[in-house]
Amino acid sequence: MCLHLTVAQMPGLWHIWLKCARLKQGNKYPEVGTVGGAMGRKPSITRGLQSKNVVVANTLVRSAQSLSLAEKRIVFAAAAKMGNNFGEVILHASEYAETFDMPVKQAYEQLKNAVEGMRTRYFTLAVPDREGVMIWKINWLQKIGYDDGKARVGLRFCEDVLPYLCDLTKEFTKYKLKQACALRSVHSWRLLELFEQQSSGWLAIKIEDFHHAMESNDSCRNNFAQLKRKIIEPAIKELREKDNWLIDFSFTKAGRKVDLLKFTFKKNPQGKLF
DNA sequence: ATAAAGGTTGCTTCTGCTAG
DNA sequence: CTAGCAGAAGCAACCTTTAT
Repeated sequence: MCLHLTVAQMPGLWHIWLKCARLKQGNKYPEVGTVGGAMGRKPSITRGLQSKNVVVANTLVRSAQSLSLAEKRIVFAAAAKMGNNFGEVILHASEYAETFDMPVKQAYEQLKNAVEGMRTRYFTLAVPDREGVMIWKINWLQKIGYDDGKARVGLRFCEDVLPYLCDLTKEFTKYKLKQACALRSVHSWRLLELFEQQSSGWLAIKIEDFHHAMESNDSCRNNFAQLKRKIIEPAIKELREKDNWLIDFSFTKAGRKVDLLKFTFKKNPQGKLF
């Protein structure tokens, strides 16, 4: 349910926090962060969110996020909509339905349930100091709201989460939300994020880091076959089929145990493009 | 309600290591 | 060099959970 990060794993963290703090001091946080919607005016909700960019900190990409697929959709749809305007984000069921291709009624139920569930979600940050290591538990959301009449939900991220979701440094992974829309597995989405983080077209990752990033269960951690069958192969299959990636996967061993996972990947220029 | 994905378990096969 | 051991990986069947 939670993750542990150390400052050593997060170069630039303090830099990000300082930047965020400076912005906050300068009152750059708008009162309401809904994009394209002045107060009282009917917001533009007909085009969905698919053209929006998702921008997330690399540290977050490499970390466990403790989110279900629906919750992840909401976090990244909201982050995409929020951009650099920290504040409340309003998500309409209609735009969510269009973005993730589902009926509006179902979209609103999913939005409401997931937002409600996320009230108690948190991740854990391990921060070393002079006396030892402080474990900080950080909630994703500061507050939530919903409007049954207009089929919309509102949310505001906690301040400590904002540095990971906003384009404050170069240490960020950026991808079109539309790329992730068709994915039905949270593992596919996370693998996509790991790929988008690399500009080289290949990724070599320690098996332990991969487990951490994918939040593998004990069965997958103890059994590489399970990891391959339940996480790696389905994720590759889905990215190949739905997002036109050309992916090669291999691994190296230390003794008998798998030690390093290697992926080479590129977008198929022949395939359909979003 | 249903299909798909995820999880568990038990058995078999493979392979690195070591003693003879 | 070879045989045996032990641990890791592969596989299949079945059950549970989740998304649609």
